[in-house]
Amino acid sequence: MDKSALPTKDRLIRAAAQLFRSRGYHGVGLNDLLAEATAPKGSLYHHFPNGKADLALAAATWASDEMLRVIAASFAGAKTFEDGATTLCFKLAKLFDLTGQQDGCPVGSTLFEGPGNAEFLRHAERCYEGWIEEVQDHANRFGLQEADARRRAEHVFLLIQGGWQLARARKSSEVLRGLPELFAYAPQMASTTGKN
Amino acid sequence: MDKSALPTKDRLIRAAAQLFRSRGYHGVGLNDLLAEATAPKGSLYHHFPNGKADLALAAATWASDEMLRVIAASFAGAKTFEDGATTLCFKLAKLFDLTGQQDGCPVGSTLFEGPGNAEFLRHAERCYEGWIEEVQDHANRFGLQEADARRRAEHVFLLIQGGWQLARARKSSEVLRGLPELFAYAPQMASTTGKN
DNA sequence: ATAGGAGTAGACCGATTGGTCTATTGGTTG
DNA sequence: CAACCAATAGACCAATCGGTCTACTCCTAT
Repeated sequence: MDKSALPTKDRLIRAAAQLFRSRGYHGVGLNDLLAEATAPKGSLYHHFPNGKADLALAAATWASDEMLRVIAASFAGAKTFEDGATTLCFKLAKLFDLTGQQDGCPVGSTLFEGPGNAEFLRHAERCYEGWIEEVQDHANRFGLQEADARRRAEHVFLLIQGGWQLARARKSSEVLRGLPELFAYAPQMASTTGKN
Repeated sequence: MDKSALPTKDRLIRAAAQLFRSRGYHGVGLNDLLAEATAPKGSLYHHFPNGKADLALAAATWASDEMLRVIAASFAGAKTFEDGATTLCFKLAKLFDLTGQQDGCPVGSTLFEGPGNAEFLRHAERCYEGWIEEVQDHANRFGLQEADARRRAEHVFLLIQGGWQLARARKSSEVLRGLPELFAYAPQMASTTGKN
């Protein structure tokens, strides 16, 4: 947590990830950013020649990787796919509470900017696709068919994404904790898995 | 569609709604906004004494009301709750395509700003709650129990919200059109309603 | 006819924006 | 030691930001 112990580049990335998440790309000025990272302007443009945009991409990548780790950790000790997905929801709910209950999706808040920013959009897609694939891999691991696994993974992604948004508006992680009730059943599973 | 025929105040609101949706609150400058609305600065501050913030709230309200109308229209000729919800998804998919495939949620993009903006957050919650209640009313109309209706409505909201976000990243409305497969089944329905 | 107010028009303001540029530091090489 | 270079530091810049202010138009009510 002691950010001052980290190298400047990492401090910049972390500060950017945090600030963009809560105020959006355009809502954060370089001044706020540099103050938060306790770095001078020269360092920013040394490590990120293209300035703010470069930093945003790096921040999104970093945040996305963190999410991948959270997903992995959630499924690590899971007995079933639903078990892992449930743990993921609870982990995210806790994260939501810890970060002040009003931050947005780290990728979305950072990368969804106006038209003409094709690279930002492409990067956002890559990140999201990465999350879905990570979940899908675990679904596979639990024996789900390829197509099934894909659908289930996307389902979980959609609910979490929507749930996070609603949680933000309500300033409450309640919705996130209630998600497991919703993805416990999926169309093709209703007949496949007889129980529960 | 001929915006120049509308009174200035409405032109401002519509321009704001459109621009905020695609670039976010901080991503839009007053200059862009006034140019889009073909209105001078004096008019803005005449109709909205508190400037950009007031305008944003009005724009979100207007966009939210439009969404309520889309929901109502979707359920108007529906035979079942699923039927109406499905129509809603397809209507939104079409809307997503028509608006360039990269706009965000009109309420979220406009109102989710940094901390200290309690009013914006409260307003976002009101809008979202309004959408959910509108869907819930239709669920009730189709005979679902109060608690059931609420849960189903929230479920639809979450999937659409998440689906829209993913659609944006993918620049494709495909996800939105696939949502009906996901909310066709809900936990308590699996046993309550034998048939799907 | 005229007084008054709603609405339009845009010049203007200080603050802040993202970005550039030069100077300097400090560690690692020869 | 000297040379070099990654990294730090912050002064400085034009452009733009959101917002204020005055002037003017035009319609309405008396």
